[in-house]
Amino acid sequence: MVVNNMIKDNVISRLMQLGLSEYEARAYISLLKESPASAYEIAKNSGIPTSKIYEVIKKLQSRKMVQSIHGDRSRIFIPQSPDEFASTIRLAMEDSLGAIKEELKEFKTDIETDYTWSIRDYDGLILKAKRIIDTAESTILLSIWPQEMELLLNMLTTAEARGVKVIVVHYGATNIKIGRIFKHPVEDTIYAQGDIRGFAITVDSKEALICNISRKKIEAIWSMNSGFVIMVEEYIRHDIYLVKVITRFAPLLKEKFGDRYEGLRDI
Amino acid sequence: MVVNNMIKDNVISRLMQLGLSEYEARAYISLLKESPASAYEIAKNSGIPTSKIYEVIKKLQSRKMVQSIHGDRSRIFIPQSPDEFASTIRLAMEDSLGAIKEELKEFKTDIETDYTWSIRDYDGLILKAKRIIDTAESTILLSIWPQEMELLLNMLTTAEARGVKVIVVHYGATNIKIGRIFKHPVEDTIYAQGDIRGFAITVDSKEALICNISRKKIEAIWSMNSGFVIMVEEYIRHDIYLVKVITRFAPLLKEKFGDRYEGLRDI
DNA sequence: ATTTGTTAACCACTATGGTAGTTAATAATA
DNA sequence: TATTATTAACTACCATAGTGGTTAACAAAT
Repeated sequence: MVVNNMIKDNVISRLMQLGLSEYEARAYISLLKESPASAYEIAKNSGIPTSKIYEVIKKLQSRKMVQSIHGDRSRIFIPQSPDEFASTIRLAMEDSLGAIKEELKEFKTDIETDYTWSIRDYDGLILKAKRIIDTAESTILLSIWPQEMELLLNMLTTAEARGVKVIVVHYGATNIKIGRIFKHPVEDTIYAQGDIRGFAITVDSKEALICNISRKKIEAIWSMNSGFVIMVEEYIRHDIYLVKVITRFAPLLKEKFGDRYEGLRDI
Repeated sequence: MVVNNMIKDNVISRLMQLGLSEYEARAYISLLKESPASAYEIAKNSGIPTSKIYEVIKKLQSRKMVQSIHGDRSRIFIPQSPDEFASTIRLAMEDSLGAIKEELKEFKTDIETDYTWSIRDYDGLILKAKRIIDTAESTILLSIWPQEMELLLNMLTTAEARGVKVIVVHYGATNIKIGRIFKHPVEDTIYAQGDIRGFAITVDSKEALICNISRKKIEAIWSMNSGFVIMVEEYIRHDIYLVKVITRFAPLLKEKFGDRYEGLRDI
């Protein structure tokens, strides 16, 4: 979807995501701001050409988002309340999704366990991570840096509230409180110098997602392949172990391996 | 939305509702049925022109619904699992809806309390009823005939499971078990003869929806206007009262008012 | 030679955004 | 009173993009 030069109002683009055209979204919002209003008024304070307003309103009516009532000299319109709108959409969506899930059950082979998926854009990575967290049932193992933590914290919190065990290796200091969190003293390790950071997550020993994030490019891999999952799990546990070792024996290690513990890479 | 002569596969039209084009939906389903598959194969067993399959797949890839891997002679493709797909969509949807609700909060005046909405199609009526039931918090009062009961029973059951008190006046016999159900002995009253039936619902003393349904046309009214709501509530309670009276004093009434109790209309 | 795999070009239809122009009723003004 | 403006309501037309659908061309594999 090409975004026109103009930066579109956030609300409007959101509504467009839900299937409205831009004019429809603008007309609806205009009505929310001021109602009841005649078609002409809506056109004026929404910036929609007066010539277009009637078909736009017709569409909105057919979507049950506005309703006409009889004004003095002409028809005037009132909007469905946003709550009502949201509820209706959600209902329809849940309906569709439920039905689809049901109908696609027969095809649900074990496609996903055999392959790995690669993801090459940051948004895709975050979306995938969210989905994984969202469907977690018992345990989440996570190795993460602050940048990603910020984006996923909400999801993690709700997962934990759901009763999911959350175990986190967090790179760098933080005062976030979630599950069992191990703070990795980044500044003391070799990772501090590079401009790439890692990201890894596994849930329920069933699926795993790992990624190296740099400014230039990202390359994430997701899979349900059990070997892969076990590997990632081990990797994170290893990280936890490392944190424990470093924090516990820091002085001693410094003495033995130097200031940056390069030797630890091989543990 | 005009439905083409051809009756489209249910699954496909569902997927289309979620924003896929027909070709995209067909290609995806084909992949679920058999994967991995080359573009050519997908085209063949989905009925999509081979000349179109590549752009279609490209779109699906950009939607993260299929992924290409390197096969022996050419690229082959695997689908995202339906579960994964459903979860991702749901997540995105909830995201959008949440954001919209938030952003539209400022506009949320008391639009809806002042007006009445009229609904003239059966689907719209049922949708509205579902939405109302879905958002009920404490009490549902319902006057209903079997036809509509069938369509709304699921919603009512989940509402009740949520802790909502459900009180129903059901016209005609039934063995449905839900909340407090009062079975209206239709056959004994004046209603039995007409070909129109009523429908009324109120929830939480906040909103109400009433309708007269005949074969020719329907005209439903919904409102949050408190006067209207109270009126509908009273109407339903009156109905309950009527049921109690009829069932308790049937013989006596029959004697006094004749076989069809015409006199009761005025109670 | 036929199947498989890939790309390009074209047509038709529809939805959408965008511009003009028409008609009628008021309101302002000469 | 007649004549401009302005407001309001609505129709018509055009360009573009997405989609479904067809034909052609061409390379590689069996």
